[in-house]
Amino acid sequence: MSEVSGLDLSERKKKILRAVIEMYVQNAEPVGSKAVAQWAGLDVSSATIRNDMADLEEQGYLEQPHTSAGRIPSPKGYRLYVNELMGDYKLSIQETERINEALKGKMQALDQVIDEAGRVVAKLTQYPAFALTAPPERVTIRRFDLLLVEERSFIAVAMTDTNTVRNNLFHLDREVSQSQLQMLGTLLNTGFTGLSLDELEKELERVARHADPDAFQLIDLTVRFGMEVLEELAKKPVHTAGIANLLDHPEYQSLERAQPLMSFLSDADPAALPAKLTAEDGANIVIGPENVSEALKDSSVVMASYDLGAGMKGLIGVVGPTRMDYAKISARLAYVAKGLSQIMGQAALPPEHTKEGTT
Amino acid sequence: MSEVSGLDLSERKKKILRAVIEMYVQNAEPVGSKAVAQWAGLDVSSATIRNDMADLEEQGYLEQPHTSAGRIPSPKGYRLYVNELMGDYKLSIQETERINEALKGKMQALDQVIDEAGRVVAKLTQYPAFALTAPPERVTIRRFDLLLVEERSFIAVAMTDTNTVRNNLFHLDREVSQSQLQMLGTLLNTGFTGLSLDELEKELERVARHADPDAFQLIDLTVRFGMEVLEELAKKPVHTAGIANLLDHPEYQSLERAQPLMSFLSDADPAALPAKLTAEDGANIVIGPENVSEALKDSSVVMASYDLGAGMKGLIGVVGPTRMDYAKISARLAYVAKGLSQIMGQAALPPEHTKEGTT
DNA sequence: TTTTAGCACTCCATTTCTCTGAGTGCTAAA
DNA sequence: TTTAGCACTCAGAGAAATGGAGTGCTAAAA
Repeated sequence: MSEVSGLDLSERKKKILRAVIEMYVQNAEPVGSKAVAQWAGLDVSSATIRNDMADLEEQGYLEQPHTSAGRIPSPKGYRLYVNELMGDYKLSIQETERINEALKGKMQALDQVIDEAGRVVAKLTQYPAFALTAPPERVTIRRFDLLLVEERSFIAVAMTDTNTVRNNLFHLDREVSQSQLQMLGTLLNTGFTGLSLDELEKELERVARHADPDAFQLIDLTVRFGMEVLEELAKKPVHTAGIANLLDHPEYQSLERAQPLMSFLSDADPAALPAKLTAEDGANIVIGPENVSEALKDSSVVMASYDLGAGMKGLIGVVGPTRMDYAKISARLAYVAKGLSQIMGQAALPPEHTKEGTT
Repeated sequence: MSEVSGLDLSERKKKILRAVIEMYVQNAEPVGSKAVAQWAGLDVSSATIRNDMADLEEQGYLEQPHTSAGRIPSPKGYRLYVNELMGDYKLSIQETERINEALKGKMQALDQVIDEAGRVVAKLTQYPAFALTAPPERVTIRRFDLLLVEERSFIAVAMTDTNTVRNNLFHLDREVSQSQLQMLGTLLNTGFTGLSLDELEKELERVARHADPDAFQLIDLTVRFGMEVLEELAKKPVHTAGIANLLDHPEYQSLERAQPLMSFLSDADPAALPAKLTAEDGANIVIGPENVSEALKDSSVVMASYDLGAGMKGLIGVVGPTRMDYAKISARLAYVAKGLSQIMGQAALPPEHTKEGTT
């Protein structure tokens, strides 16, 4: 259904379709021929419009809720609109400023950035938002550090080749010395860096056989921590924000409609939602039945991807009724995505003393 | 309204009140005298019950939605029930196992634990859950570490006296050496540890005046990072989960009721919600109008606090209609809280090689 | 004095009915 | 090909009718 070309439509019909969509987006009420006739740029009578609208319905671009009502756009209609008819929405200065303001000073830990991005978008669009990251195929630990805290405890720091840094405090049942830790650090950095999860496991087994048990305990703890870090990066939880926003829109006034979608968004985990995660840059629109997931069949998803640097990609998007102001929403999303790319990319590639948020 | 004593009530009236509450909790429908009469342990006719119920209403324990309907409990009635009438709810083995299962292996970064705890509780109770931490009054940085990554970048690690460890990767526009970092580390650990936020700011200013500019740049970066960590710990964001659960309950079928509460929970920030954060252990129940916040005036909050060790406390709770199975919910909450205390306390106090999750 | 049966009464919830008006499709003229 | 005119359709709002659960009161029974 994505290959909708409006070649079989006269200019006037396209104008009518666009008018219907834009009016319907505004008012959420079926649009009648008379209303369209008064739309700017159309100097024909309502009767003419009626004929054209009947044609548009026959061709599947419009639908009629019931016999004596106006028309509403079908998913196919929206698709044509999005592909060909929709004008570029220009963000106002206020809007860009508001977005910049919201993003500023928010680059803390990566997770929090993702989360925060979702929140910003939810507030900005008044729709529920989601955000997730797409990790690169193969992440490895680039480097380990061990810091002595007290005789019986130390901090392990692991840094991945995506520049994520994690740490963990360990308590031991016996004492260790600074020099011991230093030695182990060297060992870890020569033997356990640049390896994938399974490789780490294997290497750990190999070392277990011919290593001093005391030393191995520390190695084991640290390497397993490193493995956890890799695991955590590998899975990509979906963050959601502003679920309650859904209720602000008339299509979700009835609970039967709102509830399944809300539950779906709450149980966000399944990355099963936006099939095309590695979508190209710019905004991407999935309309109603185009969605794979059953729960989204009569809602739309607008999303934009951004670059986290170091081979990681991220995706933010919103979910709403098929009746959405696609132009405005996608413009805003794209702007936020661009902002995030800049912020995060800047931090990942070593420029001037910038901070990179990875706690 | 919290000082409700049932001294002025006969045993039978208490039984009736209890019956009304428990039936109402089950069915969400006003309870009539006939239904109460059939309740176990009451061998009187419905007429007698009617008289007693009229008395109970006069005394404010029951309410009548309209003249010819049954009775529902008033907040005062619930209060008496919770204080005196409610039996202990025994968790079944399945329930405890389910909770243990859910908590197991979930102790990662502190934030994530909080978040996860909320999710677990939301799933467990079918109500929206919230979770937050109460930091101790004064947290300071106990120690700094600086790790050289490449010539132009280094990692700063800060550890607080609550055993939280954070780190940050910095990129510089010039080179630094291992020995330089080492020197700075010593300087930081002597001059900038054990200080509160303002003290750090002041000390920073003081040092700025008579320090080498190049060195000061590094000090500034690191100390400001430390300050961010303290700030982050000081504010206590409220995590929420399962907001959509609200819609499963009949009292929130009408959007006018559901929406304000959902928005309130979404904008979770105001710790303004549960006034008594430092609540004693065990579960704590706030019924309807007892709530300070306007949005909660006709909902109830059940919460339990847990111990994070190292002077930090946490709070988890659920929000639901005043018609809640307080016995069951509070038992479950208390159990989860106890579990969390164990897990977290264990990690914070230095026992045998346990891991403490703070990334 | 307390409990019970009986009965008239109240009032909400639900269903049924009617009415209205926006919007359509069709036909015939321009 | 476009337009005016007209009969027709149908959802939605309101009014009226119906049913029934539950009450309060009174008078008898325990």
